[in-house]
Amino acid sequence: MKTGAPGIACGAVATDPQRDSARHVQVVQALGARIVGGSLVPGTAIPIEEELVGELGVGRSAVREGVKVLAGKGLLETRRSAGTIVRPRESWSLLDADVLSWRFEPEPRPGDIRVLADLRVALEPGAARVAAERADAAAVRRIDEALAALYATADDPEPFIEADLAFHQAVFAAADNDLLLYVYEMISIALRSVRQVHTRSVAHNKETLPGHERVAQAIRRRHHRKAEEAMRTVVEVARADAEQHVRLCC
Amino acid sequence: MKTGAPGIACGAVATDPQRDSARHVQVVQALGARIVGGSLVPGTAIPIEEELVGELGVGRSAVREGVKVLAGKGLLETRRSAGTIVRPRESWSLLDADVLSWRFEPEPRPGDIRVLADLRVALEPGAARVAAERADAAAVRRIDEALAALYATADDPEPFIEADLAFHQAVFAAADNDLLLYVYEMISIALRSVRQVHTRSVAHNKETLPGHERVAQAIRRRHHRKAEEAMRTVVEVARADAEQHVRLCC
DNA sequence: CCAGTCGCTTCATCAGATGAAAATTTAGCT
DNA sequence: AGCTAAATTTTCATCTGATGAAGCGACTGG
Repeated sequence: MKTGAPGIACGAVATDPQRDSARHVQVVQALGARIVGGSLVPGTAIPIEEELVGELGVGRSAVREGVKVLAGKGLLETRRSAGTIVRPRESWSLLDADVLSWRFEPEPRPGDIRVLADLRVALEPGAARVAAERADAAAVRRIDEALAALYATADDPEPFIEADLAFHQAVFAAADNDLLLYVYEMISIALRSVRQVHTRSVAHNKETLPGHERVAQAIRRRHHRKAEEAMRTVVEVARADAEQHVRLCC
Repeated sequence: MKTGAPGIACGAVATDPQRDSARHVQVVQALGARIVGGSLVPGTAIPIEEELVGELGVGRSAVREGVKVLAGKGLLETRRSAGTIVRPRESWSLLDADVLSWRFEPEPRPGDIRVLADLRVALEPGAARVAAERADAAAVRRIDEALAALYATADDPEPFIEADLAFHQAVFAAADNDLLLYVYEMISIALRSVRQVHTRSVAHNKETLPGHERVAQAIRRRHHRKAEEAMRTVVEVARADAEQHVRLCC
């Protein structure tokens, strides 16, 4: 063999030597990021296999496997002898963890922040309502624990963000609905990458505590109407904050 | 060569000679259905590559590509020299179109019908609310057209189902939020496979018309409060119907 | 009984060969 | 000259073989 393929480091993060350094994962990341980032536009063809082999420094098998993974996520479509084309945005698996990461990292567009904030407003009050209907004792306890963590971390911006995500996740978990919980897990992936929007002053964090308290209390008392209303207040405050943030810094 | 691999027909559906007959797609379908269906349980290893080659009648490349696609959907994890294991359910991309199909087809479990109904109750009122906030004139027009189609098909069970799905999709589309719309597209995949739950009497279909009418009217008038409430009524009726259906026939 | 080493299993990756289908070009005919 | 049909080229599809790497277990020596 002449192509020193194993020597090409690609400057990737290389966190886990097993999962992330796999050749086909390199291909998935490279092409996926380009497609979702917009430099490969829907309807156009990506470079042919042979070119990708040279460009990415991997073998044809790795290219094929990577392309197949992206096709499985709706991003690509291969046609024999006609090349591999980028599928229209409507075909993408928008709530796939990878697709979402490529969209919101490293820097989401202002429009995407609005999409995210609206999604929370649309989803979270209803989720809180179902949580109040379905929560069992253990689920209520986990919400209360998450609430306590929220109070405990109100002075530390970074841990507070994680505690906030954990609280909302506990609410979704209480709804006893894996699809609903999955949606929130995807939301939290996106939220983590717009954390700067959430990293407000410590005083601001403390202002959000009563709202969360009301959500937890309503679920504890199985008051679905109140749970929904309290959660709506929380996420609408978050949406207003996000809008203001976008207006100020963009 | 001796193994007449190209001759193995596998008796698949063969709808599209390009997309569905691809060897690696066979692998994805076969393994994906087994995993989501529960015959391959999380934590256990799937057969080794060589066995899958024999069992599925495809080459090793096809097996590898298929396994990579399923790994991309969070269903599998390959470890060098340790085989390929089924990942825990929490890792699955539950809102992937394929995963959802394997779960709800051919016959969803009663519990999954409840999950679906709850998801709609949690999601659709909020979506209708955001739709009322964000809908532009064109979106309102599309909702009205979908409503008209609903009235026009009230006497035909089959077209009525499609018109119903189209109406709800138009509401989600009006919210101008691609993530929200994506969730509904996945819901509609699942709903189509539980259509028997929805195929009620013609009289019952007609009873749902006023509710839909109220939703459309509230959005038209940008009355988000009313839109939410009207939609909640619609989906809670649907949930009650589904619950009753499950209780009667299961 | 424990520890270290060796070998086996199994996935990872590349390379080559053959095939098939679609797009493009070319040649021939009217 | 224009159109049609055949030939060619491009490009992905698939199988096979070879080599490598990493984990797991068995076996042996102290």
